[in-house]
Amino acid sequence: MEKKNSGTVGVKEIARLANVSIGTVDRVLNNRVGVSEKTKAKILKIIQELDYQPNIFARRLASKKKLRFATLIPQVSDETTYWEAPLHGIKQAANEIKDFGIEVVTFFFDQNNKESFSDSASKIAVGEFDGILMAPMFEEESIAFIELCNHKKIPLVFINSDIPGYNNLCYIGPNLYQSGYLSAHIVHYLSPVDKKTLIVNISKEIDLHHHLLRKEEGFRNYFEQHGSTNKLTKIDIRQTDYPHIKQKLSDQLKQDDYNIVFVTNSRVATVAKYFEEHKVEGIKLIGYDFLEDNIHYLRNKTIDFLICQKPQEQGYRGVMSLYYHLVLNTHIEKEQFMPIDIITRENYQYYSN
Amino acid sequence: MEKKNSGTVGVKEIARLANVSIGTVDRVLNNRVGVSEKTKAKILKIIQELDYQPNIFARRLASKKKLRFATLIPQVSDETTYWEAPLHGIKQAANEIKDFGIEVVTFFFDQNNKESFSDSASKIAVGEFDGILMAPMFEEESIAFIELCNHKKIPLVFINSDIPGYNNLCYIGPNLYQSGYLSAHIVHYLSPVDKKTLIVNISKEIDLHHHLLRKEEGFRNYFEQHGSTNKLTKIDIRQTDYPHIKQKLSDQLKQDDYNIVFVTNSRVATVAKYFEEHKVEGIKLIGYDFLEDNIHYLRNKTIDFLICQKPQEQGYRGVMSLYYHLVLNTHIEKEQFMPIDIITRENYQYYSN
DNA sequence: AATTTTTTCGTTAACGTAAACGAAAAATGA
DNA sequence: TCATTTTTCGTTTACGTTAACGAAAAAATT
Repeated sequence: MEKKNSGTVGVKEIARLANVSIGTVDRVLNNRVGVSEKTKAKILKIIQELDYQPNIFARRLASKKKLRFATLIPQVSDETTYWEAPLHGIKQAANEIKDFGIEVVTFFFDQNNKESFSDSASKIAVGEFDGILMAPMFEEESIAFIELCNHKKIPLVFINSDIPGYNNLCYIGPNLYQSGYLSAHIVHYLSPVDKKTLIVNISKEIDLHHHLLRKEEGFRNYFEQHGSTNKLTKIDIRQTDYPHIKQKLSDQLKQDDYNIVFVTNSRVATVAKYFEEHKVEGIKLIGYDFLEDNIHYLRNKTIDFLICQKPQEQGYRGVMSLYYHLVLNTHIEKEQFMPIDIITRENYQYYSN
Repeated sequence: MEKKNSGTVGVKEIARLANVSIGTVDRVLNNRVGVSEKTKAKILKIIQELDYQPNIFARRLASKKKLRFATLIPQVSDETTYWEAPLHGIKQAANEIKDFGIEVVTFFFDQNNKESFSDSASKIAVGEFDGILMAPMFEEESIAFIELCNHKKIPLVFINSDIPGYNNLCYIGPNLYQSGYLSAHIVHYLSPVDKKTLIVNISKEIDLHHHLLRKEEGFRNYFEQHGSTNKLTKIDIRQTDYPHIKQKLSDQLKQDDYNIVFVTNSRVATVAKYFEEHKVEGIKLIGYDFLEDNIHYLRNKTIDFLICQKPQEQGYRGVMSLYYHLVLNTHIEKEQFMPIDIITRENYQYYSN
């Protein structure tokens, strides 16, 4: 007794109700030109009333439209394998949407070389892409590129770090301040009163330094806000090779009896290596990122906690956001903060990046 | 100069190469009857060589095949809102795959009533479903139903708790032992030596008690394995109403000066309520699950840590597993353990269930 | 050998949308 | 007014697969 049950309202039905042809309906659906305001309004009204949802399969089958996305992230290096994860996420997303006629082309740059960033950026610029995902590590160079894209009206998503005010689609990544703040709370749990904490910053000058500073700020603010009696010391290490780090650590650890060491990035494994070699014990060690080296030291109890922010998902969601925006034109959340995951040797096996 | 570039090999091309009609090709693709071994082999060979991938859009557009999944989980009750999350995940998955011609029908039961479970199960049994997701809380009743399904060759997935040896597709849920073990480690961090910990078990007799016991086992084993000097006490509370719990807690807390209270399930909010009302301070409180009440007490610092195991994702992945198995016939991992997430008041805002 | 049954296969019309093409209608210009 | 341009719209084919229908070929039965 029902009407055509399986809620199959299509262009045909709409056309019938509006007394027009499916061609006209198609025109307003894809808002192309060539239909009078009057009939357009009429059709739109019917579409509204019917809550018409186009059949994505028929649409994809009939359409020969192709989109091309570009991604620009650091290449994986000996220095850090961090960027493997976002790349993996990007590829996963690319694979999922390739059937929808979307091609994803990956570009890379060297984290220690601003020029390599600009080079890749200009390659993308001439590549006629419909959407771009990037890790805007170098502020100046990024902004130049961003403005170019804005001018060409190409949607842009940032992952891993933000340049506030400049992203035009969304930012997907950590809330750095908050993750430092969380680390401080853990530290506080570990040593409620009168303990000595060392903050270790390992990064070359060229790295986006504010990245680490934001974490440190969150970390320090926790202690201030909680009137902690802990004593904070900070050390900056500007070379990333082991001998250098070893020397610096050695000097520093002589100066005081620290209870806790907080490393502001993924280089915590290097500190762990030092601890192991020099049989440093009784110092709790906290750092960042789910990397093979780090997990190794987490397992053998040198590292106590790792903070991790789903790097793979950042890549995945970044690409998918472009897709949602350009194909499905869904609303995209401007700031998508990743969860702040706490990894210990009891739960790392189950962690999904 | 290329051949038809966009790698569009379809049935038509295959048919041409094999000197048959597309109808015949379609028959071997969907391995239907009515094609001789010889031509079948010939076509299969060509399909292999071309690495033919059917166009899922055209397939879906032309096919009128429908599948029906049933889900059977506890209803959300005043007692606990835990099951909202898995249900939400189920609905999310249902929404994603409904365009592929799959209908998901949800059934519920009362956690305190075994009969309600059996009732719903028999409704499902007569409902001609192609796949079933369930939370097998009552062992005996579940097994009866499972055997029925096995006989009918209906794929079955379990979420939240397992009945080892009985699932026929997969189990998706927590590793209970490990999550108890992790909790113990946190406790250990909080109070390295000579502290007193109270384990609180709140659940009616009828609940799947082994659920909680597994956690407790993990918890205790940690302490044993690490030769902890902590003292463990346990209390079982068999009624879930506040007055009763209040009384029990009150009695217990008089007996000793506990440093830490570990609640083995989501009822930790009730304990927190007691703490707040009676101005209990200085006792660290750890419990389970990302529920509104719990978050409330996490925020106001009554609860210190919540362990959470992505209940929503359990529902989501459960349904998707059925889909992957039946539609795409992908390989499905037999045991899919959820991450063990540590939630504090610094990261709960970013937690995604 | 003629007939019937069974097996094997080809043809064709959907599925819902996109988009090219050209016809009709309206607007503009002289 | 008539010719020309512009706007609006209808018709039709195509996308790759499914599946119903029935024809042809092969096998089995008389």
